[in-house]
Amino acid sequence: MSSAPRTARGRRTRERILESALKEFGKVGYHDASIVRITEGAGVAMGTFYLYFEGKLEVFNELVEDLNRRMRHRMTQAIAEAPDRLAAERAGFRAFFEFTTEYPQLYRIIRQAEFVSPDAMHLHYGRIVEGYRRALATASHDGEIAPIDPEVAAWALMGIGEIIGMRWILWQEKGDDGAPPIPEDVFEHTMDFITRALRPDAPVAPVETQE
Amino acid sequence: MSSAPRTARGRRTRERILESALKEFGKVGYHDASIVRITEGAGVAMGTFYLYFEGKLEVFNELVEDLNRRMRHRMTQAIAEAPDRLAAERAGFRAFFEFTTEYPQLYRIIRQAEFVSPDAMHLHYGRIVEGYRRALATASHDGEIAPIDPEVAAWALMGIGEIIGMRWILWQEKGDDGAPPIPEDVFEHTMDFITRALRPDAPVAPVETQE
DNA sequence: CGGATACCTGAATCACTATTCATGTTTTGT
DNA sequence: ACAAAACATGAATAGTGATTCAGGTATCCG
Repeated sequence: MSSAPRTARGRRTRERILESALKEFGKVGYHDASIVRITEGAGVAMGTFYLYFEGKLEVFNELVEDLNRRMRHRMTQAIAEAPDRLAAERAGFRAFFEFTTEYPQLYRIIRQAEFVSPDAMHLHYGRIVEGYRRALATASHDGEIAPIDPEVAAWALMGIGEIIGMRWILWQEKGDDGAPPIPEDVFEHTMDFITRALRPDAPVAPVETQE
Repeated sequence: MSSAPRTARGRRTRERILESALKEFGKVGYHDASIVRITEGAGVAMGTFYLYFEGKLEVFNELVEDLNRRMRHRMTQAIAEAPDRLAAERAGFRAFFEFTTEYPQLYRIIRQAEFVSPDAMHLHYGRIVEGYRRALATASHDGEIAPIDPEVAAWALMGIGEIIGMRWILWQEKGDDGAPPIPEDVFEHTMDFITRALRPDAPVAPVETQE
């Protein structure tokens, strides 16, 4: 029976296990991840794992939820100051790519979730889309972006971010210097694509443009 | 030691195993797929599997390559008659969604490939992008679409198709009637998004409205 | 028929690892 | 100091499932 830690020591231990599990899952995937290796990485014995977690799946789910929360927080922060929706998209994508560079594990873990934990997967995408759709709907209504369907657009934009991140961040890890961020020109091309999709239609005003 | 079948009987048996493996992988994923169940589904004994395949991974790779080829073939066929790039995109996406409806396994299998067989994954995306990029580059050069970066655009479009397919085809399977295709309005919204991203810039006519 | 070739069988082997639990160790409160 | 409470240990258990192999069966040919 697993239970929550009752003291600071316990909390630290639980935290170390979680950290180690993140690394392990990110490195070898859910199925090949072994509890022994996770606990070794955390510097504890196997049994300790079961003091704080029901099993492998529970850690997995907790990691998804945790990373998802952190990611959305990052993006919300990054967007906060943006003057308009297109600026928000730029800031948001930048933050997303940065987060992916920092935690490539989230991406890897989510891809696995298809079979490991469909619930975790739905939760992940669902939470992101929820806010995204609302923001796009508002911007669309206000004329800041084109009159597109916000739900479809939210998914499309998410798909773009995911695959560009996969190609230029995850497939890159050349083990060279510290973190390999996305190439600047790729970022600009991506934003160009997105801007074209979102920007309002050019006003068909024969003479005057409206504000 | 596995080897190729030498007679028609052998070829049929190998084919049945492959078919059964596709179903099994698509249903429970690579790791939980069991050779016994695959062979049972094919109506042969376990040993027969190893007559034609080195092991689990080899079937997996062969399935990826096979489905990838079929998918590209379908799309190529669908696009053939298109008068311009935007029409080609429409036909291509329709074909892609149809294929995904018919073989949801491809999607599921590719998502797993991250850890199971990175090579298979790279091959899959690489082959698709290769042709796509070339087509976009030509269209862009000819002014049929906007002057975008064809490589980034190819990946972005692929990402859109993948995630929209996931959301509205794979997450739908309500087990209702035959095949649940993508809702027509979602398809139109998707094409709208793509069209906005790709269409050439409107000429900056100072006085006249453009057609 | 005889025997060569291709195909097929499935119990036995082998390697792996998640989870349990009986037993220590450390910390905390008084 | 001393007993709870909390935390930690890791050998043993138990279940899994991929792969092998010693022996069949089907088919064809001269």
